[in-house]
Amino acid sequence: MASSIHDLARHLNISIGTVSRALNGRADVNAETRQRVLEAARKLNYSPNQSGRSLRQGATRSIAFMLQPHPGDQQYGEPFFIPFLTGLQARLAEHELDLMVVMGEPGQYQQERLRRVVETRRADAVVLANTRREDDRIDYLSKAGFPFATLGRSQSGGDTYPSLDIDFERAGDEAVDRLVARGHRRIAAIRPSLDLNFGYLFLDGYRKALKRHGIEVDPGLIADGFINETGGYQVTPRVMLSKDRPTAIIFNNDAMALGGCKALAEMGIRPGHDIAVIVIVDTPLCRYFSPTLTAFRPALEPMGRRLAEMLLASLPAHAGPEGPRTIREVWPLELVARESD
Amino acid sequence: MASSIHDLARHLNISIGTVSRALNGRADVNAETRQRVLEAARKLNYSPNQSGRSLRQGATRSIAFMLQPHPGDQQYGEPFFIPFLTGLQARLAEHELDLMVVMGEPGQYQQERLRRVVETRRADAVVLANTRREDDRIDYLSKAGFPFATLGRSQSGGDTYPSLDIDFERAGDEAVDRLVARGHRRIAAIRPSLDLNFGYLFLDGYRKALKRHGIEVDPGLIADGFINETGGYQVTPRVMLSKDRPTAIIFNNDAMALGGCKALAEMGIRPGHDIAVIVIVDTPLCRYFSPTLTAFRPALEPMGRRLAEMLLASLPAHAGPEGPRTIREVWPLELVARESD
DNA sequence: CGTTTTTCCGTAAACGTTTACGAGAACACA
DNA sequence: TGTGTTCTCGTAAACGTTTACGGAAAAACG
Repeated sequence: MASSIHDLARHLNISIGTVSRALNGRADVNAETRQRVLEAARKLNYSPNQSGRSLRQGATRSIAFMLQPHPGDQQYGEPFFIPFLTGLQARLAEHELDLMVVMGEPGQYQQERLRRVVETRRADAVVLANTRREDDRIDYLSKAGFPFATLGRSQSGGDTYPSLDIDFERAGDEAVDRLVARGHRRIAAIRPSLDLNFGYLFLDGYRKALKRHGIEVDPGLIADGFINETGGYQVTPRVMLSKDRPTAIIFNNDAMALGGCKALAEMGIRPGHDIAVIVIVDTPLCRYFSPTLTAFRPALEPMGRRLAEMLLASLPAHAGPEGPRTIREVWPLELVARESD
Repeated sequence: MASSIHDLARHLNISIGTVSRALNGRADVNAETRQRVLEAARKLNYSPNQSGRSLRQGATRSIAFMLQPHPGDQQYGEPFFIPFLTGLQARLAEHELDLMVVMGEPGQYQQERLRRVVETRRADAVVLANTRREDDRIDYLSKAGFPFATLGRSQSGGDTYPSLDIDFERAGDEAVDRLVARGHRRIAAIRPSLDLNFGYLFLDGYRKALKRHGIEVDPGLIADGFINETGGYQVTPRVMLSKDRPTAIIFNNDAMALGGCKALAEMGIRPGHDIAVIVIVDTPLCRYFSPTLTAFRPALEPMGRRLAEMLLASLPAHAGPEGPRTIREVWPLELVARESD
């Protein structure tokens, strides 16, 4: 069914070498010949077989994205990633690169999946998300010399790979700023308990801002929980029952915020009235919850596009004339003020 | 860096043919030899290069999923698809098949992307979503003889491909049933204006149920809109301003329901009090909206797994002993009763 | 012991490309 | 006309596998 370059060559009474050169825009082919080849290719509906190309060129022209649902993330996964993926894929597609999505089992670590992709050369590069503070995946890829980029920073692997992250530190800082400006002094912080790096960054910003305002950090107002609704539900009462009750809470995750608000409701505490709530990393849920939740929003789709660019710039095969570069960027979040604070 | 089967053979003083047969579990290889090969493979960290395999075997061992954002679907795409994808990918991974995600530009039709995948043989089969009532993609794939399966039915292509769909007809029917049982007689239906097949199925069920209850179908209570929040916002007033105002609305899409509720709010009409609202196809938003929205929920993750099975069963290379089968299934939705009706 | 069968392995072709190399023809130049 | 250059194309190797085929050695059989 599928026509090969041999069919095309036979049909034109030409060698396959010439056909290939004509199609690939090489200079050493007569203009008229090229024309004939292109026309015949269109007529016979020829497209080069990707497996053949990959084998010969040692490049698959596809990029793997590793997405791993968090443990306990039952019903609906990460609405977070779809717009990011959209942007990533759009930019990759411009370079005729395809996107392979590799998901892990929720909770199980992704190493094996990753190894398989790398060792069987299924992709030319990898994009990692949900970076941990110390991340074996990064160590492994660095050691293997396999190209990759990450959404999110990590302490692993040094500065040898492109990374794009949200400025969680600044978000934590600004959230405190805003709350202090509105008269709050007892501000709680709730973040995921996993080793996810953004939890640390957020807390750094939170602490820094408190310090700047001369407010002492109260460990009783900082709590870690499972990174889902249940986690937020379980851990929120803990900070609320501390000796000197907080008047504001910053949640470092939307799902945890929703669970937290449920806990608050059961305690008869109304966000937006009795307590201020700010969420870091907005999702559609924040907009539709009642009360609507003030949140910091990242530009996910542009970030996807940007990370694709950064990854490509680091690949010798796609880098510009100045050669491969390793770019690292941290993007700000935009505050979306709503009712909850 | 990457070791090839040649390295392995040289290291063992064996021919590459034997190595390959040993690794692939062929019978005609000595038990001890096989053992040696397997050990060496582990030691040299050998995995077969996928491009080489693909070329030789004429199969890429990857499946393409075509995901197309709806036009105007700006910020957050389809939270709908993540759990489905999770299930799909999980089952495929069990067969060592990888998942390639191909997204179209929002609004632009996917034909070219699809052609590219098919003609360059990047994938062994395709999974389609967002099936239209008449769907060129299905026509194209059928004609090309390329294996595929669909999430959602279509009128195109006959019964020649596996498909898995939600029973929108029954959901429309049950929604009416429930509302009638609660005393409603004037029930509006709002659905997307695109040629998406589920819109038709839903309306069939809606009409059937009305008929059964002896209620005449009022065209003024049926409206089509853009399949997003804005669409719901724009079109809802239209049914509300019909001569005899409805006491209930069934939305055939969650985003449209949210926009519709916004329009209702602006008219001073409170869902759950002044009007009953039911949504077909639950998403997390329905659960967090205020009031929480009664909705029909599909089992997305199991559906993803099931469609993978159905697709595999239709592929000669993966079918069981009884040969390839074309399975088609329609799955029920589960009603999640909340506050809005 | 001779013959047949089985076991095991090496050889080589094939999958569909791309590309280094070289050669013939055409052309330019003196 | 002789020599060097440019243009254009064909040849063949290479990428890393799998697998059909055949043959040598070993085993089984009479």
